[in-house]
Amino acid sequence: DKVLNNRPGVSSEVRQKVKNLADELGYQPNMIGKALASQNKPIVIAVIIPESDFGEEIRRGVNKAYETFKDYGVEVECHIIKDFDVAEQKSILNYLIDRKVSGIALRPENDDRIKGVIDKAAEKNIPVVTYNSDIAFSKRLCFVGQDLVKAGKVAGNIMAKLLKGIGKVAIITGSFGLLCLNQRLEGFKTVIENQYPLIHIVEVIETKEQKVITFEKTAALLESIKDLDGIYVTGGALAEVGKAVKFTGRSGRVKIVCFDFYPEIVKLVREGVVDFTIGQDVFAQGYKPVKILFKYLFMGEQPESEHIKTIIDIREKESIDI
Amino acid sequence: DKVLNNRPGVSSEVRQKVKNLADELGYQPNMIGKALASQNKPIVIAVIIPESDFGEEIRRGVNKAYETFKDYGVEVECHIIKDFDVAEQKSILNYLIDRKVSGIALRPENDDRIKGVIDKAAEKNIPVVTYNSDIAFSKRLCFVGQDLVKAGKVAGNIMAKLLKGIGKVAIITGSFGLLCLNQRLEGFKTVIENQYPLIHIVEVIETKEQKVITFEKTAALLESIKDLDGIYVTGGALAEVGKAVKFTGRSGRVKIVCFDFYPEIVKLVREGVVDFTIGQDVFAQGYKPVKILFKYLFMGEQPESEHIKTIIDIREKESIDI
DNA sequence: GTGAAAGCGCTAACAC
DNA sequence: GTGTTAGCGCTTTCAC
Repeated sequence: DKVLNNRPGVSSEVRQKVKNLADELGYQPNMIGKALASQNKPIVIAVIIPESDFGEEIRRGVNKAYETFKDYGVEVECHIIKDFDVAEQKSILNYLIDRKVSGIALRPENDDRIKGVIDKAAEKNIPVVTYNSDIAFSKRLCFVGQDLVKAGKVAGNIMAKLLKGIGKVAIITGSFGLLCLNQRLEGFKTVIENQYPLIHIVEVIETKEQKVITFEKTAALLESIKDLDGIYVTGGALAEVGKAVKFTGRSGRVKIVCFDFYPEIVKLVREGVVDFTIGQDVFAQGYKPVKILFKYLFMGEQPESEHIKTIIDIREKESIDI
Repeated sequence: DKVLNNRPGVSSEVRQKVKNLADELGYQPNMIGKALASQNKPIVIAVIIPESDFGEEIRRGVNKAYETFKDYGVEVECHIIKDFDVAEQKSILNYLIDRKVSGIALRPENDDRIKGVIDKAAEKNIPVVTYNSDIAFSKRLCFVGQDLVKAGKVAGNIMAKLLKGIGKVAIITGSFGLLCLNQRLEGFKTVIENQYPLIHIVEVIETKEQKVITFEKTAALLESIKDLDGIYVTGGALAEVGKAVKFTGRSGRVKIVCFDFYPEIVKLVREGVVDFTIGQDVFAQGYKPVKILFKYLFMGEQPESEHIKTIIDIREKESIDI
């Protein structure tokens, strides 16, 4: 045991001999035995979940992972916190580090203060996995989430096909402050500008994810550009965009491509107001961080890559509710 | 133990008492303990794989499942057989039943002889899971595969959007004898006929999945219908369709929607000849049957449903190689 | 029908 | 530094 697990207390001579023998015999450690023996000192994985649209789906993924691994003696605790609140996120991280939990999963605010605490955890050998949104240059173990730039490119290509390569499109985005929305925007623009010279991006509107602003700006847009062919929405307040399009009688005429499967979006896809929406497998963003942390902590397995990509899940009317 | 596992050798009085106590204490069996104790008599799962395009991907899924569950004492054996050969499939099934393997996964030929052997296995308590293609009214435990009619509907809706709801489309299908292709055809027609009155299906061509026939019939089609707007391919010899479209200089002008991610298809998507292709997660069709059989045999867990659906994975140029 | 014990592969603790 | 042992939760076997 001391040899195989690199524990101290053996002479290097014996160590080598045991190693050779193990190799010869093709020894493979059995995780089940290990699991049984270490059930008394469980692994504690803490998941920090912002109170937001996708929180429930994250929880479902986390719970599934818990069900899958609980027999190994894993404990999982969810901490629900306010969204966009750096101070609260930082304080709960510190609390978890002080309590010496085994590992942490969170959707980090993209802020240096959070980066600092993540690095502190890493130094104390508490692995941190980020999900849904990443934080640059931190010492997190890995990130589980969509390739957002790529997803934006996919949206761009789909929009172009809907328009048969020609027309006017507007972009509606929630906030220029959110990395993920900016990446979706960037990918879209890249494809349109480089591959579809006859499609013109006529306007980029920021809604601050507020309903009233969204409705009014969308309505004004439709009013001012009578021959608008498409609207690309990176995120936020989709219901209001839909309302404005229906209100002006342009539904079907104006193509809409957006993201995620929130109930309001599913409804608009069913009605034919939204043509395509692109999902990111939020469930997996709850499930995989727990799984990765478990494998890392229990079997010492490194994640497959630094960015575990969740799928780019294109849906339309016929596949929206499967 | 005798009570909890419904084994004989206990008086019904004691049985009841133990049950009550177990309930009271909230007893939950621990699968890890069970696994450790039963490592000496392993579960043997046999997977029958037809030698075909998707065989390699199925194997990858099967191997992954093996890696995941081997510590529980599961053994997995793959049997590669000729495709479309009912006699060989039947004989290997009989061989596996005689050897009393624990469970079997296969892609069945849709034939009564195969159905008969599957039912025989079921009677001998050897669970059978079908994958990729189902066999009607048999006693298989469950089927893992795409909802093919739905996938056809998705293809129909996408084609309609590419055509902005108006135009002429042709359908190219491998064989009228294959259930899966017919289902993809049916779904497509349903959507077009019911929802898009201005789209006309001008022709349905059968290629027998043969290269020469495919190329010639496609070329003739393009020759005779100069204003053809779209081609929908349910399966088979896609490379030849692409060749004919490129050969007649109509690539881009004629929209193409098809299935799966075979290398020739990926290439055509990259070139912009194929607009959309729809995947069915073949990897999961290898992984899940093994997982389901393991859970059924080891923990007595029933599959979640009789038809475990694999995703309808829409891809285009930007997402074809992620 | 009932109760006790060995052993699956591993970890942790302890005697030497 | 080295070697032994109890025990994790379960199944199987065997004595009573």
